[in-house]
Formats: sequence, structure tokens, C-alpha cells
Amino acid sequence: MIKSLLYRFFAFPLRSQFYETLKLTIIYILIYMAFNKRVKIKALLEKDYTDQDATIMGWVRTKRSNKNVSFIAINDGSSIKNFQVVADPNLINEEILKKATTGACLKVSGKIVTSQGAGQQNELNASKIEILGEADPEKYPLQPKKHSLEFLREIAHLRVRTNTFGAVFRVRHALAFAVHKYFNDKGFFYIHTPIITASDAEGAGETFKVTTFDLKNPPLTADGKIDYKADFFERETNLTVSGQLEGELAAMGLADIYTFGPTFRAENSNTTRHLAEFWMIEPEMAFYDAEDNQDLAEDFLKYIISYALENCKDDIEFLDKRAQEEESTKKANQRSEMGLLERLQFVVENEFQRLTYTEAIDVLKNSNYNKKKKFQYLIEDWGVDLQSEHERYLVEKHFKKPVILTDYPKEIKAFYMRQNDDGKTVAAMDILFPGIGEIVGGSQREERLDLLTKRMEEMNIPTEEMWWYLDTRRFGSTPHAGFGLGFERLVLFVTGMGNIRDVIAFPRTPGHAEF
RNA sequence: UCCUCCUUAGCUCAGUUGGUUAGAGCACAUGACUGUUAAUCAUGGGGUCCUAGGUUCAAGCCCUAGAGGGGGAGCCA
Repeated sequence: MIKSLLYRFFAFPLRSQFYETLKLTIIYILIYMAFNKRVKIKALLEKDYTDQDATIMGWVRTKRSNKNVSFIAINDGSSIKNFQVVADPNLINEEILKKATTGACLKVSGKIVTSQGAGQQNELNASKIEILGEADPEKYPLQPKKHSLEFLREIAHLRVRTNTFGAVFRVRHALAFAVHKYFNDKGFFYIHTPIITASDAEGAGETFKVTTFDLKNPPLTADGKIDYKADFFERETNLTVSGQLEGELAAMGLADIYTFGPTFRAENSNTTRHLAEFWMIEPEMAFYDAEDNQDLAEDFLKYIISYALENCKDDIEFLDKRAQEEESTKKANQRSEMGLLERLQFVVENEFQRLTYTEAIDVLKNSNYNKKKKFQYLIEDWGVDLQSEHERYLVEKHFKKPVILTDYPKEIKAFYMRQNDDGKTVAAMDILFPGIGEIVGGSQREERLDLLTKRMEEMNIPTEEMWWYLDTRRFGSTPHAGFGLGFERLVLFVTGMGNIRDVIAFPRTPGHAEF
């Protein structure tokens, strides 16, 4: 229909002078639009545009000039790779070239030609350069050189313009997308659990309070306490520390669900693997037992890592090289045995090591580290919580691969975990990864109302406030399981970065909420 | 929160047992160069040595306190 209209419009000369003029104008506009249509650099690198006109827009990374020619490396974020613009000072105004400094944003139109230089296949011969936004080179803090991650953290609003952070955030996106794809393909439903909750009984640490009160002058009850009944929600509320409990409710009807949302912990943790605001993925599955849960977690991790390896090849190769350079500055005994790419490949191709807490204690007890007292905390008795030095020994020294630890003593785990028949342990699982420690924590849930209620009472969890949670055990209860995966820890592992603050665009940690 | 290390030019870092005018590379400016690859070469500008106090004839360097940052521990994802 449209095709035939266009055909008639352009193919048959019309008598009217007006239509002739209109036709020419439209043809001109179409050519202009085609010529000016922005092409992403990723597309220029993937398809053959040789001898075609193109327009690119992006930020200047470096400019190299001599009397006869300027080379401008442009990056538009679509790829880690820059595209080289060649500017002839006879064609491009000197003032424009002068303003095309590192950090400036440019629109460049011209012809894509085969490069005469060695560093790239094609380049753009500029016929027109437009400065979209200048960047005063005296003040612009990013230079075409290596900056420290600590310095870049202070300019988090600009660091997305660097190779490293561009790569990190493209990989982060791929991983996030893969999470949804994996669960969707498996028939899971994405549930949005609340960010504001009234329950602080989830047993996951300090919370951020949510209130509309004037903090200097909150309404008080007769006995002088803060009167939360007068607050917006008519009760004490805080930011969520986990979507798990609500996730369980949803799984008791939709069977297989997952959550992927922001999570908050107000703990004063100053480490390379904790954030006050982070993103957590929490699948919850009805009819799954502990082993089904482990199988799913392992398969899921392998899938999303493979997805990133396949879809972010350039970025991960860059990060691999970066990590190698970083490693070479470390002392020999602190270097990891595998490079980033190798490590990712290894995780995808090998089975995770599964063992119980009890077996792990045996391994640690008999280890040379324990005998030679190399551990700061020596392993003596069954029942102690494992320190991170022990976890690291198991993963990095003993098994040298991801480890799934199961069946922990009930005393050191949460109230909702299913009690094993031995009366001592619960059906918990932690997945430990080299370098980052615990990446997944999960369990089969206690589905038996009597046992759950008893355990809650033992651990001083208010059963009355949690009536809605216990209702799932009262009505149509069934074995079910789930786990939580810290998204940033995963990104940390896949990108090979060392600090969790460098894998989220605008990190929130104690004392830091800028940007 | 605890332990530990660090803070010198816009950035990355030297700076000797305390000694007189604090250096380098990159960045920036100017110039040179017929195609560069974080281009190269030459010249130049650029400093509250984190802050406050103290010791000393003399402090970037030593002492005390504070601030900021890194790493480790705990908590955990």
C-alpha cells in the first residue's frame, strides 16, 4: 500500500509545478536524513560500511595531529572500541578542530573508507564536524592515560566515559538481561516485592528507617515513645533487606518466581564486597528440595556467565588484560593462578564441588593450614561458623573451584531453613566463589508449621506479626526452596574487578551518597 | 566498628641519616613534523608537601590529634 503510493509519487511526473517542487524537496530531505542518520560505532565495526556515507556521534578519547591531518578517536559507548575520524584541516575549520579535545562530544559526518593506518580496518573521512559539547582541556579531569580506580570513584559522574567502566557496565547489563532471559525461558515469573516493609524480622541485619516524621519533633505516645501509629503507614517501616519472605508467598501460587530488585543494609561494612544499596536476585520455587535448589543455582550461574562470555567478548577481553596488568603489580604469592577469561571458562565448564558443612570441617581440621596454625581461627569443634579465611582455603587452595556448602548447624542459620532429620543441621546452602567468597545463600524452607513455629519461638521471632508468612504453612503448604544472589558480587566475579564500588554506577556505602 | 597502610603539581608517583631554590612522566600551552595509534620531538607555565598543634638553629621527612582514602577482619549477598 505505502510502497505503491511511493512508487506513484516518485515514478510519474506530475504536471503541477507545485508537486514537482515538493517532490524535489522530499527527495532532498530523504537524502539529507539518510546522510545524517546516526550510526552506532558497534554497527560500523560489525557490518561493512566501506564507501558509504555515515554520521557518528560520540566523545573524543584522543586527538593526534600534524600539519596535514588530525586523527580523532571517538567512542560512543556502544563498544569498547573507538572509531577513528580523519580530519583534513583544509576541509574542517581550524576552530572546530581546536575544540575537539579529549572529552568533547562531536557529531561527525563523512565517508567510511578503508584505513591507511594499521590500527583499524575502516575509518571516517570527515566532511563535517559539529561540536555538540565542549570540554575545557584545562578542567576536564579524564586524560588519555590510566587513572586509579580510587580517583575515578571520586568522579563517578564521569567515569562511565572510561574504557574500564564502559566495559563493566556493558557486562553488567548483559548479566542483568541474562538473568531475566534464563528465568523467563524456564517459566519463572518476575515478582516485584515491596521496597518498603514493616517486617524487620527477616533476620538480615540493620535496616534503614522509612518515615515522614519531622525527626526533630516526632509525635509521641502517652509514655513518651515515638508514635508510629501517627506515621504514614501507621506502623514502623524500613527499606527491605530481602524480598525472600514475600517471594515465598508468591511461589505458593505461581510455583516458580524470582525477584530482582534493590536491597538495603544499614550495616557499617567497609569492605570490597559490601554495599548499603545493592541488587539481589531471589528465586523461590515450590516443589523444590535442597538438591533441586543447588542444581538450579549452579545451572543458573553457568548460564549467565556463559551469556556474558558470548555477548561481551571484547569487553571481557579488555578486562582480562586489565586484570593481568593489575596482577603483575602484585607480589608473586598473592597472584591468582588463573586469568579472568580462564577463570570464567573454568567455572562454566566444571562441576561445582558440593559438600556438607560437616565434611568441610573435616577437610579444614586435617588441613596443613590448621595443623601448622596458619589460620587465625583454628578449627577445633563442629558447630563453629566458618571465617572467610576458611572459605577461601576451601575454594582457592583445596578444591580450586566453586564450592557449594550444605547442611549447616541450625544455630548459625536463619529460622526459616528446613530442619534436617539429624536434629542438628538445616538444609542450607552457600555457594562460594574464588576471590569474592559467598555469592549465593539459600536453603530449602521449613514447610512444616509446627517445626517452623517452634523454631521461631526459640529464636524470638514474633509469630503474631508474621501471621501471613505462617499462613502459607497453614494452607496448602509444600516443600519449597530458594536462594539469594548478590548481583554486584556476580558482576565483580565476571569483570574481575576488585572492589564492589566499581561495578555499580553510583555506589552507596557508609558516608557516601553523592551523585 | 576494629586492625593496618597511605595522603607531595590536574593525574600517577620519586624525594637519602631532618639541611638551604621540592623533582619526573603524563596532562595543558606554544612550536616542529606528509597517516597517527595513550603519536613523537623541543620549549614553557603549573606546588596550602591533607589540616591543626608540637619538637628542632632548621620539618615534605620526627611526635600528637583530626580529616580523607586503600587493604584486611566482623556482619552478609
